[in-house]
Amino acid sequence: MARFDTNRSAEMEVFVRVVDLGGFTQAARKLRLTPSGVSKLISRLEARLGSRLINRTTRKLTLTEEGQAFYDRAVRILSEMEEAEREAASGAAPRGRLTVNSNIPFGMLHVMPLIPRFLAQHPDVTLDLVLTDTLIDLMQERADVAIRVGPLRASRLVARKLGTSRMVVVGAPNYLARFGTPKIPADLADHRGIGWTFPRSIRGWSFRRGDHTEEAMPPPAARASDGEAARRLCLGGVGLARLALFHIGPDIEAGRLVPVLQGYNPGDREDIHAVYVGHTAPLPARVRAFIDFLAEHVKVSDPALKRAGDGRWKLVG
Amino acid sequence: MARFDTNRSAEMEVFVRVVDLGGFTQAARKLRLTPSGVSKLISRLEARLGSRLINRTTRKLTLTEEGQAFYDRAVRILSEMEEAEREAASGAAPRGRLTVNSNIPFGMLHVMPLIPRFLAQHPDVTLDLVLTDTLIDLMQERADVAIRVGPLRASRLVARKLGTSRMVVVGAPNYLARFGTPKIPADLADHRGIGWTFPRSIRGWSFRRGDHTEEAMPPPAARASDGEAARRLCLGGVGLARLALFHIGPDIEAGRLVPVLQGYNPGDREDIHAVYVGHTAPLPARVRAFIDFLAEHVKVSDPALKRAGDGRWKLVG
DNA sequence: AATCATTTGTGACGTGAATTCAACATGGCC
DNA sequence: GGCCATGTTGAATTCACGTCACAAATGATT
Repeated sequence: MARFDTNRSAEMEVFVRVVDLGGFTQAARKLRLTPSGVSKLISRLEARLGSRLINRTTRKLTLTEEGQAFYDRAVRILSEMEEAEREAASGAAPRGRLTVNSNIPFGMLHVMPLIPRFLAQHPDVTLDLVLTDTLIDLMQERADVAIRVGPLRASRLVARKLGTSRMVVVGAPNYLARFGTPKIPADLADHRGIGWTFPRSIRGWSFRRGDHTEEAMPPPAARASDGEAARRLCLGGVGLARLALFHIGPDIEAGRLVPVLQGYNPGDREDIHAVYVGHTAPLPARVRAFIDFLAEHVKVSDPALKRAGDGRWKLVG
Repeated sequence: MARFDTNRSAEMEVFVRVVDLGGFTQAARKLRLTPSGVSKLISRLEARLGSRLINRTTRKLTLTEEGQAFYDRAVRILSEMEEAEREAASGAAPRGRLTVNSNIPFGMLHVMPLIPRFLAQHPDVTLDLVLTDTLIDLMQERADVAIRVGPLRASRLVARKLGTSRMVVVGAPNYLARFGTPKIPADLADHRGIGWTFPRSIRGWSFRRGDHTEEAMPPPAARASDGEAARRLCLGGVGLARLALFHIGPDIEAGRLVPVLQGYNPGDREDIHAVYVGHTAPLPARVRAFIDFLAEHVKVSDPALKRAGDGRWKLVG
């Protein structure tokens, strides 16, 4: 049952066309309706308003005073509706404010460098890049896109994979000098770790050798709210941390951080996704453009770690 | 086939309600719809615009940038529509400009005296009283009401009878002294008459004695564009004229004009009508009020003519 | 962690309001 | 007076829209 049986916008549109063209038939032609349809529609409108808008014979139309006033207003209203819808419609060119939330390491190393090019390609977009590692609520934060590393909670959010990051457990040389180097995952129980202040999707660190998989974690000596803070703590020798290779690759190559238990995590990887709200409605153009841009330009190199002859670690590939 | 299948006003209304109340379900309750209906409507709107307006989970709604802009505009547009329709709707109180067209004698003698009272009763009405005797086109003249004497052409115009006027053929004393007094209608051929510059509905003057009816007219010596001009010509002795009794009653009683052929037109009357355009649409309140007012207050006395003992004519009743 | 209550989304269906079609009035123009 | 274009009316039809029932998802609760 049609509750909103009166489509006032259509009434206004037809009425305005009738007045503009000066006749029901001409208006009907223009609107691809029949004259009879126009006649009934105008009559309905007048009956609903309870007042006559058009005095009409078969030859002439004349607006009543109410008709004239209503016409003036209707023209204005229709043009405003037109503008409102055009404005709201996804124009060809992306525009507006785009809010992106990224975890800190990836945002700093891979997103920020791309921003100038993106903004140059889309001059009408302004971008807010918010860097946090905590789990965020896209709604709450009014973010259009979030970039996250690791397994995703099942939800109606849609994820687009941007790349893969190898995870590696590292410690600073001075830490390892004090606490020793763990040889098997179980050794972690006697070590100190760096945890997170926020709940992460996976609880422990995953290790694998051959077919055997196990989880283990050192008791946290400190907790960080983001990966960059964890890296700094780790560099300072506070404890072991499991961090993304793209993040601490330079530190490893420079010897500031040393991978441990490498024999146990050859395939320890986490996917990097751009996450956005689902398909219920069309995606704003700026969001789609940004995601496409990311997917095309983000190249997370996924090198292997090799120990060089001199005992130093190198990133290969 | 519904050509105007999208009722954009309803879309806007529902959308605004959803935003105001912060949920599909609450909006549905308020709008007496089902949540499912609201959901579909919003989805339709977004699909039509090609862009998302509301990011939604089961718990939270958040407007996208487009949604916020569209909301602001929609609120404004809806209020303007409301105002336009309210303005156009026939409010309880009549208001606006009322254009009345009347023939000159009746307008001067019966309409104009009533105008102050009418305007006092309806302060928001302004009245244009146009006095012409020519046949007018209500559309062309943008008149709401016309007052006419005599038979009506069949048309879709609606007529409301205001009264009856006895018609009487008169001449000035000095004219009758020169040309004599006609005794039978056929005598008019030797007289001079006052005609009209515009075509009147009836051709000749109608006379009746007993069962016998005939038409006759003196050849016009002059033609007048309105009844008042004809009266003046007649008073000046130009010729005989057939005029409304309400118009020239005082002249007769004062002896300035003398009825002739009274034995032949005991029942020669013409109806007075207020004419307005038909029932296709509701009548504007001011028009209805005016017509009602006229019908109630116009009292066209329809006296009989009696010849007093001294030979003078008196109006009785 | 698991359940529950609430809310949004989806497919199929029926309804009814609006449009169309045909036939009729009306008016203007020759 | 007759013709053409236009506006109106009545009846049949149709297509969009909302409802219904069910599914999915979310956030709070224990």
